[in-house]
Amino acid sequence: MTLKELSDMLGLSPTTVSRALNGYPEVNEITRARVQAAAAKHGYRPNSRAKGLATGKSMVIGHVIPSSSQHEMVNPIFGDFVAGAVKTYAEHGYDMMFTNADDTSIEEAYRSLFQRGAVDGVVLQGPKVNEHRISVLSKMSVPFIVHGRSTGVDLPYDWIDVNNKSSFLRATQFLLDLGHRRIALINGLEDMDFAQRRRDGYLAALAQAGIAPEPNLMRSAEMTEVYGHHETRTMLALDDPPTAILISSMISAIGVRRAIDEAGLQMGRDVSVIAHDDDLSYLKNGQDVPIFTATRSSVRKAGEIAANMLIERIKSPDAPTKTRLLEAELVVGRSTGPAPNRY
Amino acid sequence: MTLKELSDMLGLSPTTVSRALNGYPEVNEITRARVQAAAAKHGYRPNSRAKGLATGKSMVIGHVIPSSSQHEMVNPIFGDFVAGAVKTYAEHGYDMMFTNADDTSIEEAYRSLFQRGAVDGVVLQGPKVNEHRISVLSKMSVPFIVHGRSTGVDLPYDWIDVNNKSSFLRATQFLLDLGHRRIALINGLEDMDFAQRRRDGYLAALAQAGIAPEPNLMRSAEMTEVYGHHETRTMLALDDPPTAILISSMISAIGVRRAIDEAGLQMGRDVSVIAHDDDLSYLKNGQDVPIFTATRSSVRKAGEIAANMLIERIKSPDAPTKTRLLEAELVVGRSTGPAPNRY
DNA sequence: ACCGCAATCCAAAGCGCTTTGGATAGATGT
DNA sequence: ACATCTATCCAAAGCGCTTTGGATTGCGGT
Repeated sequence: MTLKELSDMLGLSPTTVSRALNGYPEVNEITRARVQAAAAKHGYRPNSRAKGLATGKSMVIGHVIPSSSQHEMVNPIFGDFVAGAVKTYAEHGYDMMFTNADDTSIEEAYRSLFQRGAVDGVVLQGPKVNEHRISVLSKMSVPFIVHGRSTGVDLPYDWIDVNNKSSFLRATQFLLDLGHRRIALINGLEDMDFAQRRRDGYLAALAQAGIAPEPNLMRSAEMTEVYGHHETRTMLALDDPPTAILISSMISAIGVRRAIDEAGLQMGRDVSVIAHDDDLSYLKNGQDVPIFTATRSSVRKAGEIAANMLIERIKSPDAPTKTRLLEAELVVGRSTGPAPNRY
Repeated sequence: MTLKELSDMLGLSPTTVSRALNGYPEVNEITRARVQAAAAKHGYRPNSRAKGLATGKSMVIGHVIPSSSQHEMVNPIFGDFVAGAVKTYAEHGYDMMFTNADDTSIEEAYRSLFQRGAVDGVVLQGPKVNEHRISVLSKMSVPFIVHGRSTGVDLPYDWIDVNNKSSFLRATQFLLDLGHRRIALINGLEDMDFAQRRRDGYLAALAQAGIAPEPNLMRSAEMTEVYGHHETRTMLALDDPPTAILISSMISAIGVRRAIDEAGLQMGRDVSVIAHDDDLSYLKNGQDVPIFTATRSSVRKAGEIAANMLIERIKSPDAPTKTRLLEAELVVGRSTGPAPNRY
């Protein structure tokens, strides 16, 4: 069923039918009602490609997934972020498109999306330090939003981020207040911006307390369960093991917990643990009492906000850039306690 | 940069340029080379909407995400399945589109995708028993593939599934061989087809061993960590607690393990555990020795295969339906052992 | 010298929609 | 009664591409 067929059926011109359905004023209300009824009855839906061609808008927002199998992107938070975003897109009539690109051609992929006219805007996820993609998109002067930020990129751009530094600063202070002095940090990949900021917060807290950071207690890699387990096991075997551990991900925290158990220690008593909790739907941090003391910030909500900000940007491409900094909440659970008295 | 601009620049007609770029034979190879060089130089990319309008194909494959916040879809396996699929799509020139729909309008969403001409095919994820969406898509006679199957749907349709029944049959037999008699099943939502099949396998093994199933030991719900923990705690508190537990998800298995620990028991000695492992990239089941004995089947690979099958279907809409049944592998880890001798 | 054919290229139509620039008719004002 | 609005509708162009149906040229065959 096309516009033409529908208009023939109604004895009207395509112009009038189009206007009737799109809410333009220059059509009699009686006619409009008749058109709407006929459209509904025959399940008419404008062809989105044709509409896009005519209007110059695609009503699609793009996300680029790097194809590297172990990349941060295909990670536990992916689903929740997308769920938050796609819901918001739908409310504004946008669809969401994913494209694949291998690591060497990610910029190509963004460029392609826009040049082909496939999307009206994109979301840039998982920014690294000095993220090159930002300047690429900026130069293309296309609507985009960054989930996260990028240290070292001076251009103005829209972003939404969690205050990673302050949340890890606060978490570290919390551990220091409990008397911990040997605090480990199991962080995400070093070149990820969020990881750097979390480390900054951690280091700032240590510095305030006059504690010299120990390279031995700072690890960074892809945040899997196995990684959390491995690093913890290694560190607990040190001559002078940490009494507390900060972890950048709940998934890794599960591995940390496993390693603590295997060492015959008790989490919260022998070793304190604080994790960053993205508040994933399938991985709630306990029911009543949180399993882990955690810095919590919903990534699903971040997805919603990012989507809204991007849609705003698409509507007004020349508005001043906007940013949004979410504060993570420190929830105290059973995984932290006073530093054990070993001395 | 449009086709017209490019052709003007080259002193050729749009026809010839189009043919040169799309590999048609009626163009001089020298001309073709010249066109390709110019296209590359100016970064020309055909507008996908215009191309789609002209060809009648969108080169997009759709996925519909129900907006119910706690739905199986936004779950840990989502990211990996998508990663597998999107890679395959890209290799064949397809993009992937997500649309949101609330639970009452999922069928509407599928219908809309096709009527708007937004997609060439869709993937149906998370089928329930008697899945209505299958007959809807079937009647629309559009290309689609089901990830999973649906008991009670007689129509022929393309699907790819894990042999859930045989894998849980085998896992249960494995536990029976170890001497376990009180085996619990912590399953996914009851109306999900995979959950039903897994239960069938479990029940079949019990029946073969002459053991009557106990409703008390069979649980089903959304497969979160907290759920695994809660059900395990409840069951371990029974007068006659299970000595082994089968779990439909690694995420829930983590909660199971937590509950076992909290009860002061040791997994693999006091309570044996077998989980279904989707082989998620960020949640590998241990490094050398698997943490959990598990029925393993890569959901990422399933995504790849599903994508390939769907693309085949799009190419030949009238070919006989194809199905693919993957066998899960039983990997033996540390979470299982002989039944404790309590008698 | 003439015909047929292959190779190469192009003009124009068409995909389904929006939108510009009228056309028409009835209502209003003087 | 005439000019001027206003309300309502439409024809046609245009979005950027593909594809049909030629047109043109040069060549071999007879």
